[in-house]
Amino acid sequence: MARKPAEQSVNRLDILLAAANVFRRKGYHGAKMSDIAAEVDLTAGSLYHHFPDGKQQILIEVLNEGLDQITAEVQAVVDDNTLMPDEKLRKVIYTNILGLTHNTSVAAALVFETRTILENPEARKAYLKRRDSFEQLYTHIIQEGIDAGIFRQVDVPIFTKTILGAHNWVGVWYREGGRLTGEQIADEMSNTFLAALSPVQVPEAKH
Amino acid sequence: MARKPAEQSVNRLDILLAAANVFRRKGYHGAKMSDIAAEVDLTAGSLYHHFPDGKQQILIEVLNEGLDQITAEVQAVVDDNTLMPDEKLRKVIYTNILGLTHNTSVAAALVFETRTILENPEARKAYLKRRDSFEQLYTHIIQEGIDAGIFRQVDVPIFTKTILGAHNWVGVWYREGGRLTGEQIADEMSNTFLAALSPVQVPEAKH
DNA sequence: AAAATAATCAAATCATGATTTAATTATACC
DNA sequence: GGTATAATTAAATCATGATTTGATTATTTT
Repeated sequence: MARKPAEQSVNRLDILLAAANVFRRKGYHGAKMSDIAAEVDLTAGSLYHHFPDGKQQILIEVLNEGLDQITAEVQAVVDDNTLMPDEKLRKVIYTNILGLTHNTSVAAALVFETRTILENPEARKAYLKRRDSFEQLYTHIIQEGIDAGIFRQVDVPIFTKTILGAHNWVGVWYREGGRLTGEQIADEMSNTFLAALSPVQVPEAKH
Repeated sequence: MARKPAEQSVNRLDILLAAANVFRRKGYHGAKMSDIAAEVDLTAGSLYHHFPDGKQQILIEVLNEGLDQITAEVQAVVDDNTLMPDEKLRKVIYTNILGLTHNTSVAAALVFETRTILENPEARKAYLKRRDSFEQLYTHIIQEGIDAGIFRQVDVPIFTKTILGAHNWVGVWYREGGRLTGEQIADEMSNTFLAALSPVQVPEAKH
């Protein structure tokens, strides 16, 4: 019969967080199991009690947790039908960036370590599917706005990747206690992208 | 007395390019010296003839070469005084993105492997200085445009990082033979950022 | 064609770090 | 209190991969 886990012992989530921190500092390959273990006052071997499948499994779960979390938050905004596309996009950007700045370790893992997980064929497929869904949240809003005539005609996939690239990068350079808060950064960036979608005439390139 | 290097033997640049390719596929830590060597038909040991300081030195040179190259190209545009700030920014974005799409391996290294080099105290300082200079090229143009009144007031550092984040990300997702050419992507993205800088009124956020 | 140096290789080293194993200790359940 | 299971550890394994070493082969220079 199942029994309740001990109260004071480390749990999986603690370890995932610890791992994300170490990954951020040293990268996945540079992170020793003993580094992760030390972060939660364990020895390397003990980690295998919680994650029998070892190091890679830990990374996979860090990324899945992180992506699911941010997806859920963004999804909630998307589902709010009281918002117009422009308000929705602003709020989504805001939510996404705050999510990143509030958990920079996981954010960095999502940027830097995704490639590692992709080398694992099983994990790869599932992960890419998740990531596509996330990207879809953005493309939908943008397309909606274009269809409604409140955004100018842009190439939706490229515009989406432009936003996401800018976001991802925030997770890399943002430091707590810097010149601007996460909120201010989110404001500034949502202004930028909404201005970029403003349906006024844009002088065309001639090269 | 110095003698000319043998004609047919591999040279340092070949190796750097090969290394960048392997780094792109497997990441720095995942790349074996033997992988890099195989790419140029050598054995692992032979690489030490060309790079006595070993693997990390190879990475450092890949990044330095890559950054210097792209910096030089962008600098050339910045130095062209016949261009107005908006034209200049458009051209800089264009140049930068084409640089990335034309050498995706190095581009990916610049995004993913910079962290590795930063752990090396000596390389760190020099590299950060270079990277700052590069960023300055963008901030200067943007500030110029604002001062000239043809760009709206944005937070220049954030806007710069927004552009650079979007650019970096191109190096990650771009694939030769995809739906759009590098030129089309560059066009689309420069339209985006110029629109974002257009000095029309932007509806303010209220949260 | 010698002599000198460059380029390369195959086979050691050497270090590191993930994972396994065999206990040991702690906690929950009855 | 006693037993089953969870949590943890210390000490092996085991594998991998960077680097070194001591030849061997190529190329250049004179």
